[in-house]
Amino acid sequence: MTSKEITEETNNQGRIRQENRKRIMSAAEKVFSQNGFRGSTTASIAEEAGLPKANIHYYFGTKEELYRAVVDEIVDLWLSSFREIHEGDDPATTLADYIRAKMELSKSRPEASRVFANELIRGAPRIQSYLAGDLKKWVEQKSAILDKWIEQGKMAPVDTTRLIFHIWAMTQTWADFEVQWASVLGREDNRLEEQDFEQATNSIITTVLRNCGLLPLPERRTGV
Amino acid sequence: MTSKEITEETNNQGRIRQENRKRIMSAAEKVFSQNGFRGSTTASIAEEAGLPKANIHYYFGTKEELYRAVVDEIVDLWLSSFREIHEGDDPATTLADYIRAKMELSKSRPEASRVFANELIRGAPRIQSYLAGDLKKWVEQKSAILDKWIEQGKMAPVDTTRLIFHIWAMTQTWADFEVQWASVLGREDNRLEEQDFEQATNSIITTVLRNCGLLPLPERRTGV
DNA sequence: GTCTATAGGCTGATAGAC
DNA sequence: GTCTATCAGCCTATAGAC
Repeated sequence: MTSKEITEETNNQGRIRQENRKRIMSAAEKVFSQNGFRGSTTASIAEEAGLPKANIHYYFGTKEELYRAVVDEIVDLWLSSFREIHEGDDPATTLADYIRAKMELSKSRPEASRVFANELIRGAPRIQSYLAGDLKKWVEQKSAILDKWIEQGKMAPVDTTRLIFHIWAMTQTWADFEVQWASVLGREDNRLEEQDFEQATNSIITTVLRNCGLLPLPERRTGV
Repeated sequence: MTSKEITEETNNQGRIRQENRKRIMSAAEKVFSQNGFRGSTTASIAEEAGLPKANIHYYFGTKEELYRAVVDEIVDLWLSSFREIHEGDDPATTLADYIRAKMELSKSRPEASRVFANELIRGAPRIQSYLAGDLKKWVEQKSAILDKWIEQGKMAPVDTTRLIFHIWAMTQTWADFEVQWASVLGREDNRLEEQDFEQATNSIITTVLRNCGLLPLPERRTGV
């Protein structure tokens, strides 16, 4: 952040600028999530934001620049949501809390998740450095801690890297593919309900904890 | 299929038509998977197919019609890949085989998976009837069989509907978000390798079978 | 059936009045 | 800072020669 931007934030002009940028980015996130980068038009973003099209270009210059601002914000959100975990933590509590945090994001920011998913499906041309940089490091650090827990006998031996990947897959699917699950479950308006997220969260936590030997083996019913 | 189409298939003209349609649809699947419907241009599809743009419209009329043909083919592929399961089958074998079949699709037809994912992210405007129809019925039938197995004590009690959803999430993520996993794993060209799919398949099978009480509880190592 | 040329409409971006 | 008017380029789709 430059000193000029800091100065702007402290006066009124800077505040208006910040608010307008935020308003446009919020509209852009919605439109981009539904149509992808190339499929979205600046006109539809302007309409969603309730502003003339020229204002979009006044604040962001190009469509590409606006898109990058939206994606960057999402990447920040993703990274900041990664709760710190430490060697001394309890495995079951830590894993369950992390799954709950990811599901909370899927519920509260589904459009952000879809923008990110869109970018990945297209081969991630704009976030390659994030994937191979910050994200790769994060996975390596966290799986190292999980491996320590396994060494210490605090949880059963599992493939910790795939464990993390599959937690992401199971939690993000409830945002990215909401319409599929809502349709199959027969929900009205093809939207998931509060209880659907709760039930999914419990199912994922149970699956992961059993996988790690942190829940007792479920007993089978007596056969008929 | 009309009788006219059947007649055409039997003569030379019909064969050429079929081959050209297939060639265009294959190119379209690739382009649509990377750019979505609105982001894809008929020009780029024509170039990918090695044909003049006008031929696309000669065979499919409109871009929308071509897209629907591609999506319909994928829906058929998805449904036909759903292996039949019966009440008398062995749970562990059946679940493992199903996961292997889904992973085989993720490996062999990643672009088809991405076209489908794109459609879901956008709210599935064109496959709503499939989701709420054939797919919903399929899930209900299969989860009913899994519930029978639970009743019979052949596997532990689990939320069978979410079990199916999460199997899809874990298997399809390896096609849809390949670039993310390949980047985090540090693979060259951001493409997954044969062994990555094998390792992922094993991880998913282990996770699901442990969840269903079909694998012994993993033993922890002796604590330090 | 194939392909070039082009119509007609939409898109990103900007100029310039206020 | 805001907004209308508009340009230049790209897009889908088609006409019409071969």
